[in-house]
Amino acid sequence: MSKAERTRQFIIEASAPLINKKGMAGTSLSDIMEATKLAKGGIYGNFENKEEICIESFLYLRAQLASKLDLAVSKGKSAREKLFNLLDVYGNGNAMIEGCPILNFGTEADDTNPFMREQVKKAILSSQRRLSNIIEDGIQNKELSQEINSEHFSINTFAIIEGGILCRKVLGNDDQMNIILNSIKNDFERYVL
Amino acid sequence: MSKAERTRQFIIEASAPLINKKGMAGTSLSDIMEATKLAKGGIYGNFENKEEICIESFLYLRAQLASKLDLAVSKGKSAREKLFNLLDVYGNGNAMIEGCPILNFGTEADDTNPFMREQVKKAILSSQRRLSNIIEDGIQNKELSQEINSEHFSINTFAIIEGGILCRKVLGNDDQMNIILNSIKNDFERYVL
DNA sequence: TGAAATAAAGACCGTTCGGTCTATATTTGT
DNA sequence: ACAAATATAGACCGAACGGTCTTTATTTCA
Repeated sequence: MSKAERTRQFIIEASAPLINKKGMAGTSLSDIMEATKLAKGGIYGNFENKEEICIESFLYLRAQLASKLDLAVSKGKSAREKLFNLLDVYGNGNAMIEGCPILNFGTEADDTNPFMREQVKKAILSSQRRLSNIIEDGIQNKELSQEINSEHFSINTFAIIEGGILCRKVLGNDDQMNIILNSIKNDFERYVL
Repeated sequence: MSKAERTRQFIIEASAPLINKKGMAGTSLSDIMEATKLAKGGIYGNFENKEEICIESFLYLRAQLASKLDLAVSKGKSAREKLFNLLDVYGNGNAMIEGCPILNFGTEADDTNPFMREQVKKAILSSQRRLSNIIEDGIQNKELSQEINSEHFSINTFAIIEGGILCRKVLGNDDQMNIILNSIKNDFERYVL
């Protein structure tokens, strides 16, 4: 890993939480300079422009979250355990300290930044895919009733979680999120054989 | 209504869709000048600063949406009809052209603007209250089973709708939102007596 | 270890930002 | 209709913006 590659990665890791929090438009170059303790030369030697930093920051956050979720899922031995482990990542506040990048970047990019929107779109679809894979495997293994619709379940579950994250951030507490996560679990139990 | 009051209202109505779309940080004064065809004097004669325009814009959008929803609900004769009318407002794209202000302002304000966050908080709670009122009235009128938990239902339904709006905006189509709205309806039917 | 290659600093650039203020135009109430 | 009150235009301001470029410092590899 060359010096430049290391610096580039360092800039991304230092900027990502900031951009996730303050937004792309709301984060200035001086914010990034302060967070990295680098001068402009150090930043613009490694990135074309601010937008590139934003894009790489999103991709970094998305990958971080994905690996956290994948790890949680992989630790589950049954479909039920896999799903519950996944939900617990969202329930455990410190895993999502600065909010969900899909929600944050998605709402900002939807009307203004087609490339970023496309990246968020991929992230949504792969989050839903992670959920539907759990369900489909569960059906295959005779753990779950065939009555469960994996597509609908994954869409509904993804949506309600994102809505829950919004409520948690705005309301400032976990109460509603806990109700939501428990409801998902209770609904799901109906399909466990 | 004095000239100033009319101008003030006009500025809000012209700016609100813009700010809802591009965000608070992403909307500049020149954007607002262009949208209103007013010079700075005309704008700053009626508002203290940009933030006041943002706040008023949110309150305006929230009130607009609330009255649309209240109207839809009031046209329903049963709890079931009230809820379904409400859901159809979200299903009907052109009622929510520029996206949900709660989602857009909420995600931007959560970490950066405590006053705005407080306003969004109120909007969330009153949206949930509108839902729980429908359920509680329905129970009272013996239209709905007492097994339905109005608090949980309203929290879950609000969250899944907001998540659905996010998916609609990012994915660029209504398919997932339609699945979500139908799921809400199907789940609800189980409690209709 | 020393020369060539590369990375970072920071002065500098034009532009745009949010916001002020005075001069002019428009309402308003009589 | 006119005078007093009020609202808007737009020149102006300093600060901050994103971005460039040359100079200096640091890696890198022979």
